[in-house]
Amino acid sequence: MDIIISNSSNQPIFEQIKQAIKKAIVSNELKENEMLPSIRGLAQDLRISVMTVKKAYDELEQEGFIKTIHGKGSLVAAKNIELLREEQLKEIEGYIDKIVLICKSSNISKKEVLESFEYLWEDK
Amino acid sequence: MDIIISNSSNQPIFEQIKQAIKKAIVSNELKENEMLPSIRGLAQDLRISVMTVKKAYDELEQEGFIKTIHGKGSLVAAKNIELLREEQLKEIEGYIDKIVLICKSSNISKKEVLESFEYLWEDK
DNA sequence: ATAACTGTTATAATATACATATAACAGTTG
DNA sequence: CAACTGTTATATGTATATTATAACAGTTAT
Repeated sequence: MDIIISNSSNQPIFEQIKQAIKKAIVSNELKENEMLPSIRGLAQDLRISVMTVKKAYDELEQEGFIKTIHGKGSLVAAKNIELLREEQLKEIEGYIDKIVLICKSSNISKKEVLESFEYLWEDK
Repeated sequence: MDIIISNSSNQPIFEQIKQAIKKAIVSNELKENEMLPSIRGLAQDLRISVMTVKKAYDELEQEGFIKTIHGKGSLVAAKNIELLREEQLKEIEGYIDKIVLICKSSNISKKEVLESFEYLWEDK
């Protein structure tokens, strides 16, 4: 798994790590029960503090993405696929909501948004 | 104009003020050349420091939304409609980008997003 | 000119979040 | 026991956000 972090990002480092791992899990690049890099190992690779990685892992565990076992390491949690999907749909709806608000308040047409969506969809 | 701020928000107070005023300007609730609440007045109303309001106003001026005149107060800038529109389209594209990323990483179909969009569009 | 509004600037103090380094402690495995 | 794991505590540094205070400066109406 490749994790790339940036000091100059507006996102804190622990947050960048969280997102990279979440993404890897959701995209199935990291599979159920697969071991994650050890806290100490990842810290060394990224040349950051152990505590920063631990914070990321702790929050990922709290959110149900991974499990950590003292002395052994961390692994991808048996995930509730439905729950993950729901979470993501909710996130998407949140963004759509914001888009619609902007459009309505300043007469941006549905057509414009849809075109932009088509374009960005094909782009990735 | 109603501005509501929250201490417990993840957003800093000055940012909340900026967004509230931007929104009011974009939606034409605050019209061109209309006076904004005075820095001191708003600070008193919201029971926050003058400096916090000033920071919000300073950045709004930097971004071209308002003009401030020493001794007189602040007013909504004669807005460059094109520029505002561009900014909003950019913001929308940012959201679409995030949506597409989520979809691609976990096989959520274009159709699902479009349906959600249609629904939320009609809803508002 | 003065009073009562405006914004400006500078300073100091406090709080919080993020990140670091270090060290000691504890579980697992070969 | 050695060499990996994670855990906890402590201290430190830095940046950002926010506050309070005070002195300064422009505008306007009386």
